[in-house]
Amino acid sequence: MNISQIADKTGLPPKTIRYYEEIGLITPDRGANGYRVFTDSHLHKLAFLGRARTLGFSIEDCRTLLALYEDDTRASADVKSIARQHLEQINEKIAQLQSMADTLGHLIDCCAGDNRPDCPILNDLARH
Amino acid sequence: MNISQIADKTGLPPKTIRYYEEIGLITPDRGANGYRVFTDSHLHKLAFLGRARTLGFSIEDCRTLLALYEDDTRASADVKSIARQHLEQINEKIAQLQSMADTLGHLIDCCAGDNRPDCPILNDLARH
DNA sequence: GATAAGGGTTCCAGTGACTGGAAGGTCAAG
DNA sequence: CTTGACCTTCCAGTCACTGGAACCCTTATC
Repeated sequence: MNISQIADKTGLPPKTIRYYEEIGLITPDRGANGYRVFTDSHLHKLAFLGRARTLGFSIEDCRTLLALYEDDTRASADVKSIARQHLEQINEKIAQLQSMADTLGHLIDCCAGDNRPDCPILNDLARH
Repeated sequence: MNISQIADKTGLPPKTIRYYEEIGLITPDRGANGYRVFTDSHLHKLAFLGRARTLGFSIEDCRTLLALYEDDTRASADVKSIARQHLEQINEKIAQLQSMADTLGHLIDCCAGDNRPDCPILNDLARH
């Protein structure tokens, strides 16, 4: 497969696939013309990466997960541990964003949103 | 005030304050020795910026908000509109993260987390 | 055989919002 | 006079791509 074909199958942009090669996540073969040649194994790995990235895992987490994926003797505890840490980070991020949203929502409710200059949102930003 | 004093008062690191000057958010004076000199006006602006960044506004939003803050003839509707858009983005982000967290939480629950290689998390990543 | 469209390649620069570090000037205390 | 804590600028790195330029390869058509 050429890069655009595997890009279609995985949903990843060609640029991203080249980037993943550059950082050593995959190592496609090369044809006589210098084009990258992808096998089903590359397809699986890229799909794996795409899914892991969709779930918000960092590239370094993906690298580790991919190594575990390829290791038949892995312990599922290792995978679970990474996933748990990641979930914790996501939940922290959600809590932060929710706190922002609450504050912002309150300020928006308080703001008339008309032609006059008086604005509780700016007042809040200035007061703290 | 010198930079470390205003850094203490605003809670912003000196590096960040220099960066804000570089991108034109503030323009501190300069002493004869070349040191930055900050006034109360700069203090207010930096505090304003710090608060706005805490609420997750982008630098460009902050630039606009700061301009509105300084404009006595502003319409509060302009501020409210920016805040609303920002809130919408935050809520979208929360929804995305929550979806990730749900999926991940489910996978974690399904994973034994022991010494065996069988792992529903990796299975899921590979299947999609 | 020329040409044009549509692949592919590499390399460099930019994103956002800082942050770290090096190299060097300035200031106050002892 | 020296020490240590400031301050300055400038350059590079972060993360995960993304855009664009310049150039090569393949296939189809005239």
